[in-house]
Amino acid sequence: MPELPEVETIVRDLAPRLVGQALKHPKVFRPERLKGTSRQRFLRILDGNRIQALTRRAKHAVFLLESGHRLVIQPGMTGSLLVADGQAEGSRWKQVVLAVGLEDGGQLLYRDVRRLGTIRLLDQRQWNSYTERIGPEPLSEEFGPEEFARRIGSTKQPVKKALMDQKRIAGVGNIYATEALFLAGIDPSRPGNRLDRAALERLYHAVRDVLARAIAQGGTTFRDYRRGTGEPGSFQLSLLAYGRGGQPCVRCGTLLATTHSIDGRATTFCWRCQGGPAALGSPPGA
DNA sequence: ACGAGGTCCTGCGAGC
DNA sequence: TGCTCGCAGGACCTCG
Repeated sequence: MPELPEVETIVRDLAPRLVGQALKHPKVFRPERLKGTSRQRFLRILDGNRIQALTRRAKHAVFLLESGHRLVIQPGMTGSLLVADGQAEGSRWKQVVLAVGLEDGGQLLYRDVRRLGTIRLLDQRQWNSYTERIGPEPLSEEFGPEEFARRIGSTKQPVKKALMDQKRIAGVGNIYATEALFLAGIDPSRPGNRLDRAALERLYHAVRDVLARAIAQGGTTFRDYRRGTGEPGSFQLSLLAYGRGGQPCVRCGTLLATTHSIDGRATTFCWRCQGGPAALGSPPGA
């Protein structure tokens, strides 16, 4: 599921190929995925426009166009962006949401198996208000531990839910929230405002560390995610908690547990190293 | 204002 | 073998 590192990888892979190219003959196959714009307006603005830059904001891929508009693609759970040369694999065509021809003869495809992703086309003013509503980029240089503590340490929400709240911090989803909490040795169910300064500091570093390492590995591929090159990422090999329920903790050997009690999402943790979740009572056999 | 839970959506694997 | 069902979950929504 594309979170910050996966979208960053896709954008880095595709930017060299796409920047500077004009767009031709856009086709929308799933118009219900277009948000805030009609299909007609979308196609009219895209056709003949040119890609000036391709960047990432939170979990969105952002195409800055020559007209000043931004094509904003949020891949959701299973969205993927790729450039196809010649014939795209035929069996996958029913999953294509958007196809845009390129000057060099290739084709930019946005595919989305579960169709939970969204596409927006925003002018400058719309973009400003859109991006203002999202929290700061956790890997930016200006983002320090004080701001992290202010945003995560001030809520009664479970710290894992706060980490995944895009209004607080951009780009962190279930995989990296789970990993960061394991790395920092923090109970995911603990309210943010019950973490002391040392814990918030550890978590700040854990979040940045896990995101940076995941980018270096091209993201995490479980099933659908592919990088812009079409290859899988490899950070799944480095995961210590996510997806490892029932397996031994790499630190202490205790079997990792999985709960769905926090925001209804799978959370894997170590009873011993993370000491929780307190709300769930005791570990089995204790 | 907050938490809980529903909704969207499809593919896959467990279980019968 | 072939079916049903539960689950995966990001973002957004409603309800209490």
